[in-house]
Amino acid sequence: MLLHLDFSSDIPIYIQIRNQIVMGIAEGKLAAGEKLPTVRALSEECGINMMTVSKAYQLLKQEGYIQTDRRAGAVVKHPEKQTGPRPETIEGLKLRLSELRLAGMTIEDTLKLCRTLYEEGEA
Amino acid sequence: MLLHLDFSSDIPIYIQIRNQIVMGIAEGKLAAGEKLPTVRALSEECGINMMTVSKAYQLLKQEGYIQTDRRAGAVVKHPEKQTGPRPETIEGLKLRLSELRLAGMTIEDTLKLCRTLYEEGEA
DNA sequence: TATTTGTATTATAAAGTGTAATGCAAATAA
DNA sequence: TTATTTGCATTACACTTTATAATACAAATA
Repeated sequence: MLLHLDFSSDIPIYIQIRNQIVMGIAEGKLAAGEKLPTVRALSEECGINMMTVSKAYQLLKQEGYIQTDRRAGAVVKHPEKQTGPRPETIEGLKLRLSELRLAGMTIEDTLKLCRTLYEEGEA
Repeated sequence: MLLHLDFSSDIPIYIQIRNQIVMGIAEGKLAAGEKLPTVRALSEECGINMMTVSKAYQLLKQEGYIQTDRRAGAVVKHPEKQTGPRPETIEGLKLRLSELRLAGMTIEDTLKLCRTLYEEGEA
């Protein structure tokens, strides 16, 4: 579990943790059923407070990405394919596509980039 | 200039304004050279404080999306095609692609969605 | 000269973020 | 049983961020 936290970022730490775990699952670095570090272990490893990690786990649990058990700790959930993407995901994607367009990227460049990013987590 | 502000959202108002203007430019709803509403007008229209709008404009100015003039107000900048996408854009895109994957979308579904979203602003 | 523009200033309130210390209920291991 | 580990709750505190409010300023325009 290697997290890269940027303490000078605008993005709160617990959101950074949440995001990196979501990407980790999508990339297969974290397999379904795999145990996540305990909140105590991860907080010590990162040099942050226990409750900050707990906040990230609670968010991930609420969003359905992980499951927490009193004793077993936090475990990566098997994705339920029924659930479509959340509205925030679509809206966030739209924003990034807008930024890419304004940065001068064509639709073809953009799709190529998306494919590359998508496939990076399949190796 | 129709902004849809969600006052119960986690996203700060000035960020919501910033995001919607960026998407508006990308979609052509706001043409290059076009004048944006004055901070006073927009703040009254949205029922929010002047400084909140000013904050959004300052952010957009700093990111190169608009230009502000003492008297002319805020104007949409012509995008300089030289500048590639910012790291935050790539990282944000990667996160959304991860979320789509975990929501059960295939790479083909994803690319189709991207193309659709991209082309929605070309009509 | 009077008005409009973005911006600055100052003050204030509310919410969000992160830390710190402590404890609890449940499950496991001894 | 007893001890330990787990996520989680609680309480308190400090700091930052966000948003409002009122006022004012320099520059440009009418």
